Amino acid sequence: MKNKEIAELFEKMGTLLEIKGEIVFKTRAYFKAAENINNLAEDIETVKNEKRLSDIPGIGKTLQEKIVEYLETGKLTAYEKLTKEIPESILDVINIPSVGPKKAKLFFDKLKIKDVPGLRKAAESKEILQLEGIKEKTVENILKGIKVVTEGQARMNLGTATRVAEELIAQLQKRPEVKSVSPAGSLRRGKETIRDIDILVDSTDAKVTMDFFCKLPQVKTVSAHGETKSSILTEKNVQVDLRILDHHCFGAGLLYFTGSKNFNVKLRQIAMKNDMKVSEYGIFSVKDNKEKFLAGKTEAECFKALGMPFIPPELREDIGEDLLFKKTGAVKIPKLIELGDIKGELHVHSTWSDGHNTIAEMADAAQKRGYQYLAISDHSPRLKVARGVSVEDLKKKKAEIEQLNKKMKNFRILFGTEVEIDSDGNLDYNDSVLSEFDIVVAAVHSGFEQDVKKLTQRIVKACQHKSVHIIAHPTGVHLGKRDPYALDLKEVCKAARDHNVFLEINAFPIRLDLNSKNAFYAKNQGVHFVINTDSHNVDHFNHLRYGISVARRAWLTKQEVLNSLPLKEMLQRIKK
DNA sequence: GCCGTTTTCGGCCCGACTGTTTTCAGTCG
Repeated sequence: MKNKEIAELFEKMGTLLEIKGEIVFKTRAYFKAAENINNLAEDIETVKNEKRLSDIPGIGKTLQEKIVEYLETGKLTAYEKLTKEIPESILDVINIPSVGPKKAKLFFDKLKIKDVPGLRKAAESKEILQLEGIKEKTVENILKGIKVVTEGQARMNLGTATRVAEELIAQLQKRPEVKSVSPAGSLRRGKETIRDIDILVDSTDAKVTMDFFCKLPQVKTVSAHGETKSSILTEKNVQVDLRILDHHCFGAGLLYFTGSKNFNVKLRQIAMKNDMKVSEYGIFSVKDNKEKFLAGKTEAECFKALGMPFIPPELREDIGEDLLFKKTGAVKIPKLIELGDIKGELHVHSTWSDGHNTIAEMADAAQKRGYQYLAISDHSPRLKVARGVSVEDLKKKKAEIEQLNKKMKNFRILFGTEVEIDSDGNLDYNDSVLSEFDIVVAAVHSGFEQDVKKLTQRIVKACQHKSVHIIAHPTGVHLGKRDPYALDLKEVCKAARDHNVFLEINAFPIRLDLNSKNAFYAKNQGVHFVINTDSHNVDHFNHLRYGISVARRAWLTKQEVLNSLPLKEMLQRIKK
């Protein structure tokens, strides 16, 4: 799949054109195109072959030709030409905080600085001070920025970001002058990975709150400290932006700061067409150059003033964007699945394999969450590192479950397995063993390097098996560690749908697999889902919220999620 | 470079903070 490559090329081209001094609208077109290609769940090669490239928003005639050229020749002449003028390594320079296209160009034109080491040298030797508009403070900021970049500020997963944010929010909430606090940005939208954390505060004394925030023990450096907006780096190099707003426009601020950026742009465009204006200070009507405040206190009021239904934060993305901004007819927002809709889980582990708690302990935790059922789906023998359960031990495990179930009231432990799909798509237990389980979850944990055809075939074959109910973490991604393996999602969806197999949204924060983009695609292919925490101890059940976020971002309702069904209906629903 | 129930040409979101400036450009989100 070349989607990522092409998106990256366009992104780079946009930046290079920016440095060249092209008009912003042209560079923006490249960035927009890159984003839309990134958000494509389909293989762009397929889209090209089916002559549907022009259906991708932001792809016009010129960019279409470039995509075709790259797919057919593996080269992009325009890009090569551009990098002859401006070296590619300048893209690293522009990545440094406080250095943008203008400064990068200045350094390159006047001092022939073409990469980060070059800039560091010129900054340390104060050589850049001779340039117009560069003084001590700028040099200092550049050196600081280089440090941040080289130390790495990778994206966090949703779980880590939530933890960092909630810690800070708890401290802010203790302040007497603070009326309310909310996370915003990609964290509030429940995105799978987060670069920096946005927090919004309604305070009666902005200055006091701001000073308090900038002096919190977690703060390592303060990169901006204004009256309404501050930016800090925590000890672990997480950037946190704090914004303080007045009570009367807290909702407008929340709307603005939650984004996404593109969603805000769309909102403002809609507002403009209706003689209105949107900013973080409210929704205004604009008539004869006079502005009138319409709404701002809550998000709901803001949407209402714009004549729109309330759009949940998770949907304020490029995913399903065309549904939100349909050209004709009113937008209908579905009732998205919620945490409380989940009635049980079908993929957790116990001490029988690599879990840390016994079946009884896991079942107890599940009941405390209000679940009606829990399938203990331990690994199969082939996965030796996880101490997969032997056929012999399965009998003992089953007996233990039956014994425990006798004591249960309004709760049932299900006999499950997370069975290995081997490199040929065969399962790790034979058919007769598999037929004994209440729940069979099939998963790939090896042979990630196989080509797309082979890997797809393995999973399709597993779907076709008469005992398989669920495909666990379908793409195998480990966020920040391992890329998803090559998979033809279209084929997998077809097999899942045709054989009544449910694709998992694995809620474990380093997985979140399927991700929202893929789940949205699968949903539109008629696939149904199951949301599991893949818990290896009782605390992991708390990860469910992240799986729910992913599901909501994929526009899922509870009707499309298997484990929102009560026990009896759930068991009925999985029948092949 | 894209896009169009006002347009095939002329538009393309809005504001804060910083550092360099005597009123603003650059960067960022």
